Amino acid sequence: MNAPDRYARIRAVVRDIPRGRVASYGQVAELAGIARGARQVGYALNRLPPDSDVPWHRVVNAAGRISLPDAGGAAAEQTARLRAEGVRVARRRIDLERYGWRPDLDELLWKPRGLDEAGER
DNA sequence: CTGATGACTATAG
DNA sequence: CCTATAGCCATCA
Repeated sequence: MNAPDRYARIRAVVRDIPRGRVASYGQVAELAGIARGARQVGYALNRLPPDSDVPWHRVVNAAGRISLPDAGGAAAEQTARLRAEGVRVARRRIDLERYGWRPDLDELLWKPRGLDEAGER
């Protein structure tokens, strides 16, 4: 698999992370079909153009903490963007139990099909 | 080719 | 919770 392709897949996965939720670098790599590619995800996001529509701020490390450096206001920027969509961030930390993205579960909760009978959660 | 680098991660103390 | 350490892997000088 070539580089451009890998980055495209990574961006595609990140674009799928819903508002108000976060995913880890490793998780994004896995979903993109790139085993042990967590670092590559970071690299790919780092290379995103400033005007990109990719929600890079919804990606944090496995511990649920912001990996961007405080210097340059990068971390602050990510924190602000997350809070803007309802994610609680305290001491550059996010509760994954609450905001972590669970693709399969979210699929059920957000795109419920055949609820004509059950109609509720 | 070689060694350094980093928006990573799991593990141990 | 924190630091240290060791794997990890595409890029880059």
